[in-house]
Amino acid sequence: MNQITLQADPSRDLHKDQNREKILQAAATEIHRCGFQAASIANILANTGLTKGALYHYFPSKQILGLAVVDEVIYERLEQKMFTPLNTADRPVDILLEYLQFRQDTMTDESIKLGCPLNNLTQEMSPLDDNFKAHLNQILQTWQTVIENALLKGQTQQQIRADVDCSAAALFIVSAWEGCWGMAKNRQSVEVFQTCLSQLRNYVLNLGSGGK
Amino acid sequence: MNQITLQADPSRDLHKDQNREKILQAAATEIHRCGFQAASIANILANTGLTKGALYHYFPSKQILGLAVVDEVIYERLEQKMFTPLNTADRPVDILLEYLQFRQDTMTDESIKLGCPLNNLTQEMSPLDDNFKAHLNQILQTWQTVIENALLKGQTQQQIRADVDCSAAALFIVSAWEGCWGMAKNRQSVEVFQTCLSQLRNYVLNLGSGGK
DNA sequence: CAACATCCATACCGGTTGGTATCTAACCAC
DNA sequence: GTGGTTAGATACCAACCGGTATGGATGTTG
Repeated sequence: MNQITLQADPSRDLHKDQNREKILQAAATEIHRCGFQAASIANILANTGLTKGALYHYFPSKQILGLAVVDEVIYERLEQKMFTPLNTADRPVDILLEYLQFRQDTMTDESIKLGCPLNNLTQEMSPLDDNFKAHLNQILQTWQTVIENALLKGQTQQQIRADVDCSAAALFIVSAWEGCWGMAKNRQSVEVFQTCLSQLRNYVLNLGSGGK
Repeated sequence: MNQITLQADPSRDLHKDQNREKILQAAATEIHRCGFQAASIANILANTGLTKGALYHYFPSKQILGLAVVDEVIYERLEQKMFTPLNTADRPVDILLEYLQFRQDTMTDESIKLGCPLNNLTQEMSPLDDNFKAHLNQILQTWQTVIENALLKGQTQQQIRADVDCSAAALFIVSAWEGCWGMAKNRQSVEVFQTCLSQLRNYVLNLGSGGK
């Protein structure tokens, strides 16, 4: 591209793709609310004030729009809120426990009702579409690895018992986390989420003390 | 009804609703494969050889068909395979652990790919439809209660520590169980399911020994 | 046999879906 | 200025959706 132009007016590109971003965010919201298959392109556009011309200019199909939501919205959020903090922490096990506590304390009815965006899409799309499966899988595997590394570091810091299988434990933590979301979403109860998550915290704490 | 007729030819009623049952099973399969919203009535009928006339004769709407699947297919299966065995066992905690082991050992690729029928429907429909939510909720709560009672009985048998919150633990077991399904469904890997479920068994075992 | 309910096939409907073809305005480099 | 690219509005489409109305078999009952 023309580097001079970019440097001369860096805000242009931001402005240029402003509508793309609007569509992306509206799609993320609609997909979160209805699932991917039931998400209506007409609804997405109604929330942006744009029309199909704009959408199909940026995204050649609904599927590609959905994948963009996965990569650019869902992954980005997790990266900022979980992966980076855990990867850069001095005592990542503490951060993990704090994060569980934080989510337990700040969960809202609205979030519970809609459920975890990643989990929703995963459950719906993984068996149906290999592209979705691949993109969602990458996020879940990254997540698992981040937690596994946190536990491994915890082992060197005597926070986690040496006999713990950190890979399996990380897998279970991610699974159970999503399970807690799911249960709370069904019951539509913040309290259920809190109870459930505190049991998960017990599991993590047990990785560090007497238990089997 | 006419009791004499029923006694005279008890097979008649079975035959009579044979097509209803066919539709119900085909619907369960289609819903398991595609989810409820994406389940196509045309597809369901194609797998039965029947037509819309038959379906709408037995089920006044797609929603009611879906609820019938929940009540008559999904619930029945759980009742037979889990609730009754746990409720009638002498040492229910043993049965619970055996059941986890059994599912871990006998899980198939096909089942993993499609995921847990109950969990799938729950995630999809609970936020969208209060009727589905109510019916699915009842199953989940029954399940939780069955496990809670098993744990309580385990406490009297010194299999579970006295300080364990059996209600919270039961909630977590159901949640984590569904979470394991979900994770394995995404990865489409029986091995992931096994790893994950063995961690859940560790959690249950920890309710009985030294932990926290 | 006649009257009636049950069972189910057929044809059809309005609404919604994702997607496309066309066109216009704005902007860009030359 | 002028030709070409980009952004996006509008109108339209075939396919599919769940659902309904009708009518014809097939018993079931008086």
